[in-house]
Amino acid sequence: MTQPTFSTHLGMVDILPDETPKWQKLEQIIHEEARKFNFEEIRTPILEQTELIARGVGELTDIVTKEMFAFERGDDHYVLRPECTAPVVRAFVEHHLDQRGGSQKLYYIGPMFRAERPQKGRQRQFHQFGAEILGADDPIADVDMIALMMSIYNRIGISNTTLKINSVGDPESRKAYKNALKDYFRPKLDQLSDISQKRFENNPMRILDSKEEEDQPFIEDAPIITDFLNEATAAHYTEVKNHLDSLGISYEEDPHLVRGLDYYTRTAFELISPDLGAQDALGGGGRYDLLVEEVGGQPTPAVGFAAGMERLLIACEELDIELAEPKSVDIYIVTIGDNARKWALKHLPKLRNADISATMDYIGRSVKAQMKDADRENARYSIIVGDNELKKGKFTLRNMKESEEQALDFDAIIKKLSDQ
RNA sequence: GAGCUUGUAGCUCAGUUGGUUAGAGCGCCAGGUUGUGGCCCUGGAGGCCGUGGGUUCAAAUCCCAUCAGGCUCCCCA
Repeated sequence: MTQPTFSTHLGMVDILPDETPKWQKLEQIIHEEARKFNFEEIRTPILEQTELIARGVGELTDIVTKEMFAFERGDDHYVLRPECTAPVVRAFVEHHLDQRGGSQKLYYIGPMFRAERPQKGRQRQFHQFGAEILGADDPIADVDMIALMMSIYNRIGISNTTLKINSVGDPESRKAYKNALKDYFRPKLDQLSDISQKRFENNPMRILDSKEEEDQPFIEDAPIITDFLNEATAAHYTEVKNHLDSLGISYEEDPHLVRGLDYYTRTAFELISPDLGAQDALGGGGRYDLLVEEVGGQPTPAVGFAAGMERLLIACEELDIELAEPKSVDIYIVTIGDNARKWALKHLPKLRNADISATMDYIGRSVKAQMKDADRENARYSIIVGDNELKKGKFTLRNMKESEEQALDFDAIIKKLSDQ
């Protein structure tokens, strides 16, 4: 078995039966919290037009330049979605969701694809949940959005996180800031890392994100964007902070926080966990007031976040948080002989209809092997059925944990289990 | 795209300076209990030692290549 005929592609991971319960639980929590906040679920296709992602996410971003799974069929250009904000916005515009009135509060859960080098907390197919509010400019929207994100982590018990916030400005502020940044870095250009020198032309704000040792002293003294915000944008940012304070959500201002995607404006935030190693971002988001228009809709202010589910589950593991209960089944019917097997098949539905989970052996194992299987399946009770029991109409109900048995007729068994 | 590192049973790992039929624990299957689990005892199945090539009388062990995993850089979830 060391050389299976087929295996997953690089960075593609099977989620096996031992893992799925915690995924189901996580999804359930996301649905429940989203409902409390009155967000509605949206499900968009895995495949989108390449042009949508290129325009939406940004032509020069790493995602678009080197991480897309893209292919063509005839004249159509397909891409496996690398994130879900652009698709949600596409759906919003395509189906005129603004006509539903008010602001739209949407959330999603699903797989995303980026062709990066895998490592801990990074796969090529990974899963995100996220939410978007379309059509609201008010800082209250930003903060309620963050509150939804935080409430999911809090409910799970991941509380040792740091929320970093910043304002990356509106186009006007950003232009002024970029010029100031360039003026600042230009004379020092040859002392910066190679990577940062490249960023200087494309996206000077990214230099602030650099982790290169040699860049750090320059970054420390660089001008910060919050000094360049125009009045309206500064006021918006201040209100976001005030609202966070009033909700008791603690945060750290990080003037160097720059999000990776081009569409972000004004509020930017990121949730960091110390339990994740190199990939320490649990989730992040911000405003993208220009994206709807970029994708062909009416100018519509919007804010959202996306969070990585694998990373959330890694954090759970580090913190010894058990999301899901161990597997179990209410009843395991142990059969002796063919008549008993037929009896079991007929009576399983009656148990299940009474909302009692039940199973039996399919492969004709010995009683001992069936008992062992019942134990392995973590059965609460076993019912032992043989010719004696069939003749008397009384079946042996064994409490697996207490190792106690009693003879009951079938209706009594159903009643006993239903009452618990 | 780059660096480091690992690759022996389903899982976690031992395998000494290259030397006969490759080991352990757990798991799996069976027996010890003729109709009964978890503990214990006994036995069994399961590996061309990631793959391909090379060095050698002899390779899991040395060399090269390749594939895959892990970690890191980059970037992000």
